[in-house]
Amino acid sequence: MPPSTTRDLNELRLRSRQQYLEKRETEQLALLKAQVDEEQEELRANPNLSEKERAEFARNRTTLRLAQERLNISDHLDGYNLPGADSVEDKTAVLNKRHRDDKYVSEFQQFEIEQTRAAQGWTGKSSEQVREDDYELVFDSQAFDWNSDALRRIDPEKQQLEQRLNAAEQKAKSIEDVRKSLPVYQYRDQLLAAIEEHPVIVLIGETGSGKTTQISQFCLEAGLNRGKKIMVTQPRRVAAMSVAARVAEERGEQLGRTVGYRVRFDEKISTSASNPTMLEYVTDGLALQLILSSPSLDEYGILLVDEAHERAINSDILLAIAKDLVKHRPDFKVIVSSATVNAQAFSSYMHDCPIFSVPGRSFKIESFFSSQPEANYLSAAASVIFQIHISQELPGDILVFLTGEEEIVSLAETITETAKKLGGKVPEMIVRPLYASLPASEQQKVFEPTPTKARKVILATNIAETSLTIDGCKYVVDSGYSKENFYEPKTGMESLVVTPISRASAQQRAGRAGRVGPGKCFRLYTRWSFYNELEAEPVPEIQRANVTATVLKLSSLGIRDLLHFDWFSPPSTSAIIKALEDLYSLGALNELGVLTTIGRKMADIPVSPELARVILAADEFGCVEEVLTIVAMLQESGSLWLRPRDKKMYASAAHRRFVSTEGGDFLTLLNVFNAWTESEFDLNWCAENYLQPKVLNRVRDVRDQLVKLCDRVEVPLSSNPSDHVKIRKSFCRGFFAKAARLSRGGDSYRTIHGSNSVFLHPSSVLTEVRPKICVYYELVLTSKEYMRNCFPVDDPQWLLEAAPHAYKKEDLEKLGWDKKMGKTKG
DNA sequence: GAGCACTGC
Repeated sequence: MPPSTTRDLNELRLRSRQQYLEKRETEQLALLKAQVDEEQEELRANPNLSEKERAEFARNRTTLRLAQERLNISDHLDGYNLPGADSVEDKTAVLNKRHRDDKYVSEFQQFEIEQTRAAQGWTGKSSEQVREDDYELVFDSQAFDWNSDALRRIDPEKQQLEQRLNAAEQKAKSIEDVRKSLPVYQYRDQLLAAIEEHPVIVLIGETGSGKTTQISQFCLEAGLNRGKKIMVTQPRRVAAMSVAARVAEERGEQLGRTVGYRVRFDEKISTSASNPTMLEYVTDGLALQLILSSPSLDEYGILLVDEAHERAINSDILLAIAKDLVKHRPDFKVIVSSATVNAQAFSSYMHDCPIFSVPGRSFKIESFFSSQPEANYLSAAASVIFQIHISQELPGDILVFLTGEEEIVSLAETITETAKKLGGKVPEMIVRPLYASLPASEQQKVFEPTPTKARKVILATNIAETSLTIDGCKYVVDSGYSKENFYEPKTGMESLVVTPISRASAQQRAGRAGRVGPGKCFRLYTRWSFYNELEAEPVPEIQRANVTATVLKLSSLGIRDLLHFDWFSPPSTSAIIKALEDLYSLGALNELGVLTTIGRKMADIPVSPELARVILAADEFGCVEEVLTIVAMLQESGSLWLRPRDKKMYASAAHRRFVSTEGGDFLTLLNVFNAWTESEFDLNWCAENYLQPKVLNRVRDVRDQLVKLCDRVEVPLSSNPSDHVKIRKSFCRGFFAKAARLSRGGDSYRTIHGSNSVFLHPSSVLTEVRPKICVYYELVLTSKEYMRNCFPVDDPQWLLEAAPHAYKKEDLEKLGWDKKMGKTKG
């Protein structure tokens, strides 16, 4: 739990109350009004009220006021404080004025002056201190007119020549021009000299600087790689593939010759001796796996870690390894590429290497803040959306950042209704939700072009922050929150908490308004909160996530003292110790903390250490095929089940066909996969059964890969589809520590280790059966502590057999196990 | 009674 628990809880309490209001407005409003009246009475009558109570009462009053105003939303009574606007009438006037204002239009040209200034600034920042100016500058000074003639550097002679060239050559030429027009091009020679001189450099450049596509090409063209390959890592598959394609095109080559990519399940590279791929775009996860088998990366001369500012575990670990590698390989070059202004931390970590700054080329984005804190950002968002819709010219879509599916669906309903009420008085509004668990076909609708007389409003989670880019958004509305995953090593519980975003994320979100032209960002929080309450950067993933797999990977590289490992941002000591303990009890490390044969094999299998251990154990039980399917399904099961709101009953009925109460969710997943296989991977079958074909296809890919890997870790395939007990016993070998027993009341469970109170997830097939003991795949804290994906343990002896070192006989006897009770099932 | 986002030879 983050330290600010009490504040968060208050926050959550307040907000959950407000969401409730959204749903049953009238009824709840009456109740709240009664409560507030009562509290006001109490406030008058009782002088001894505590500060806390007074604050609580005040909050309720505010809630009531906002809720009442919310009802009048079509009158646009509350909402944004725009500069120079005190009343509603003023606001509308200001909003209308803004896009007619001469000054506003001229800002378009104003960039050029500023750009000239920015282009001369080839500076390394030396201060970590946050100054307001830094943030204002991110957009203001580097804003750029994409179509500016100044940038194109049109040479009349060259232009004439171009006209005589044929179509293909013209294309090649224009690509060359575009390359030369990129801000990074002006620094080509200086950059190359610096890379030549220093083993490591940090490169900062905002969106549109061309760093991702150009730097690696510069190195290749200049021969800095000295005959070795260049590896560029990307955090996402699509990025690795599309950037590689783009670079190949710029070079007028086919993808997979000199330039190629490697991602899981797919690669386009040439290994021919005469013309091998020299420039490889690779996902950072795959890069790590490559290092496991070739720790000194001998084939590579240059490693470019892109998007390092995102601070994903994989890129953090890559930096740690690269940092060490340059000490042993004088011919090895590392370039750390980041979008943040705050590059000093990267430089200090990477042997105080020099920092390069390349100006970006995004459009001007104006940011507005709330004048006072919004008690309910959903109603504030609705209000702002309509203010924009009514006052701002078309075209210009709106992108709204919210925290999750539930919020998105409820706001979509609210604004669709309000738009209907407004009818013909305003232009048509097309509302599109966007979140990861939304079926692909629905997600695709976000990209449909907006009709000329309409406005698209996209309600998105932070999927739209980095993963998906939607062009045509001129306005961003930022709630200031997102859901973040925190892992608590002591209990092994993950929690998905609504957390305030960081300033860096806020800038990233705002930037989404300036992809095709100047834009505006409306922040549903105050300027003061932005500078004083938001953290500068998000907490690095490695400090939020389960690090067991990472510790295993590092151990497999021969790194022994992980507590004193040179982490970029160290995980907590307790997190590292817990990971080491878990790896020891899984048999991956011995008493001295040294990798065992089993551990070596586990590191080679790209699944969590527990699942890897299960695969190895399945060999002894003779059910490898079944276990591989379940392992692949468990990893992907999150978005497997489709439950459209209007067809919930049908979906549930369809899903019930696969249920195995004896084998729990694990065997249910096996049934789904086998049935899909029998249907010959039929799309219609997926639709009929309300399952995501995208997920099942991925499961098949993962499973196929695991089958191949089994050969390498010397696990022969075996199958025993009818013996569910053996399958479950295999899983006990990896998940013995994740067991819970039914409480006396029969309502909740208690974990056997730690005795924490936990509940079966409502989606579990075991909710009706409630076995005495069950093993769970994961523990998540959402509205309750839920065990997600469970299977029953018929006899506690299974746990003792699976981990004699982790359980004592007495412990299990203490469970009060009664053989007779154990046999009563379902 | 209910799920942010990525990734893996």
